[in-house]
Amino acid sequence: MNIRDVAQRAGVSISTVSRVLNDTGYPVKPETRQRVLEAVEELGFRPNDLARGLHLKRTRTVGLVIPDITNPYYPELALGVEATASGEGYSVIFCNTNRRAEKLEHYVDVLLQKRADGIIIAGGGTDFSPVSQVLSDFDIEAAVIGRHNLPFPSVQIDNVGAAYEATSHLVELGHERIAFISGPLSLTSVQDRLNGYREALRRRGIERDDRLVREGDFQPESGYSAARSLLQGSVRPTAIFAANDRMAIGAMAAAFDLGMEVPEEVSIVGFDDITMASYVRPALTTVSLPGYEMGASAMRLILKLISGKECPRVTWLPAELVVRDSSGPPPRSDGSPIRKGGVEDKI
Amino acid sequence: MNIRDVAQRAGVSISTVSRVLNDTGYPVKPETRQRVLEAVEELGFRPNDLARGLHLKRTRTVGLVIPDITNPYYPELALGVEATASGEGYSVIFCNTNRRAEKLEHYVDVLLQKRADGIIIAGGGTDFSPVSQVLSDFDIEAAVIGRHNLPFPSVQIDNVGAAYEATSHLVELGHERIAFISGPLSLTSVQDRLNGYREALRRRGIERDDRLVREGDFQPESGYSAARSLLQGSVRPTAIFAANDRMAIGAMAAAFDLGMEVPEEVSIVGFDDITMASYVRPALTTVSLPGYEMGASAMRLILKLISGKECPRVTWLPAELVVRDSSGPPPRSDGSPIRKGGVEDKI
DNA sequence: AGCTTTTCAGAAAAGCTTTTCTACATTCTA
DNA sequence: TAGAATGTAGAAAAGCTTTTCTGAAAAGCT
Repeated sequence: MNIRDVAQRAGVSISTVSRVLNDTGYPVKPETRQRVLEAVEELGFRPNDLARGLHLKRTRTVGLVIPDITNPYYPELALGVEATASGEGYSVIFCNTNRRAEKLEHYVDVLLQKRADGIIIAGGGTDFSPVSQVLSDFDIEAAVIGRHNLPFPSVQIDNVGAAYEATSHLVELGHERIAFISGPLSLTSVQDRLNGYREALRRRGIERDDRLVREGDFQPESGYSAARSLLQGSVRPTAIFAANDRMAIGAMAAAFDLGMEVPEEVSIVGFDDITMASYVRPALTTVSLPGYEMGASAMRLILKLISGKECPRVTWLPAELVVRDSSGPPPRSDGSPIRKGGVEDKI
Repeated sequence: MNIRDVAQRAGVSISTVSRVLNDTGYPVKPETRQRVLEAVEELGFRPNDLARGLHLKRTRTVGLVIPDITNPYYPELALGVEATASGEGYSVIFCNTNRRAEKLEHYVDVLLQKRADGIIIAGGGTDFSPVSQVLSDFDIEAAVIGRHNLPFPSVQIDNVGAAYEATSHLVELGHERIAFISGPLSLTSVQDRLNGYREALRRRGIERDDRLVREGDFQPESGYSAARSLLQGSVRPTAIFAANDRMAIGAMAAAFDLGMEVPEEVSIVGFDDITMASYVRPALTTVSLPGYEMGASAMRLILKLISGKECPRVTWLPAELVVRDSSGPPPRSDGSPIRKGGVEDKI
């Protein structure tokens, strides 16, 4: 079942069928066109994209490389990529790396072999240098999300600023012992968040205490155990800022399990603003990231690059602190919590 | 940069390069092989999968069709598909439908044109008949997840049984007014869960009250508003069973916002066992689905079909009720809650 | 040494599409 | 009416790989 069968059935040549299907070349005579269309319909012909791509040297396919689709921030992003890709007739190949360098390299090879037109790399953490060399050598456009210092256009949020703001929010509430649960420190985005946190403390004249910094892995369990150990430790923090919402929610669970009230006894702030952040109780104060939009922007970047247009080296997208109920003033120095009054009191 | 360049550089013929690369045909003499491999290395040659697929008539590509990647149950499933696919050298094209029939049809066309070897359709809800006709007409293997009554092998869990079990759990705790927040009723899986719920009530001699059944859309917001209206309604339930965890967590938030204790005043049970179900407080009692395994099984099914092996029409996977802290006995008839004692009391 | 068998390599076709170039009708112009 | 211009169609090449078939060289046998 190929274009030849269609041509035969319509009593025209292969070229004519192709011209009808692609609306290319000179305009085909209406009745001929009609015959072709009918033949296509009757035979249920689907042009072979392999042969097409082979000839045209583009496949309308992009790869989306993601560290961990299980982290609810990434599906959002993937959706942004998929929606704008499919809106432009592109398909996306889903590549999950589990933050393993070899899986990244594997997928780069795969995408190169499949002659993908573009590749979007989200997150990161793994060493990029070998990969970026390869990508530059081949005819494939690349964009990265959430990473800078790379030879590709990127979509970014201001991690330093956002972490600074979140930390400042806590300082302004009166907190002085503010813990930070980071993600994997190998990630530049995590380093940036850590720097923002430290900078906020420094500017407010709060002495840095590295016993209050723990390295997590973005999984809720790591937030849980870090918070548990912080809250039972010798320098008990009155607030915890976690580098993502899943760890923050883990931290909330730890506080709960230790019988501590949030935010009366510990404030907790997250990062990402995943859907669940709004539905957890108390609702999580967090930094809201435009996940969908980041994916969509990256895909738009790729589309531009493919069509040979200029495109900005860095696209900055806004992150915004959204204050909900998990952050409040610290307990008084005697340790007694300041209770909130108002609408959310028990009936 | 193609196989011809490699052949030239290695001083051999194209055929020999192909044989070396694919380990096919007769064994190539070691030194010739060495020369070819060196040439490949030096030139950074990547065989063109389009040309390959064109000839071989298989692409080592499968499509994964998902209703809503934003629902945390699906990333799990996608991961299962991706991991087993990539383990066998397959790539997966990510297709998000938003439960729209036309997007499903669009993606089927795309996959057909790309000559994907297989297609995995998860969830569903949209009418399948046009699509299943097309799929049978073409040379593509198909498997479905979470749907039966379809002319393709499927991976299933026993939705009726699982909902029955969850409801029974609540009945056994002493609940009689048990509400059900469903997903979209067009989904067979949702109908099954509803039937399981009803069957459990029937068997226990509890009269069915359809005022306690609300149709949600699997989003937390719908769980929140359904629960809110139920808990403020005239026939206030003592327990709520939601058709997925996101709605259950929404329901928990509603209870909290109404100043009601979970589980002392309302028990809440979910479905899916997403990661957050364990970290929400109180931890959510829910039906645990093997999301990853369902994805992996479906992919294995496809692999079997591709290699021409027989494969079971239906693969049943176990769902299991996991009882956590969001379900307990109903409040006494005077309305006063039964409080739990023990480890979770405040320090 | 002369023959058969084995080992290894290359030529060429096939797989399906797009596109350029050639060619035939038809219509218009002088 | 002869010729040019225009409109429409087909033939064929190119894009890259796999695989079959043919063939040459090396090895084995009597």
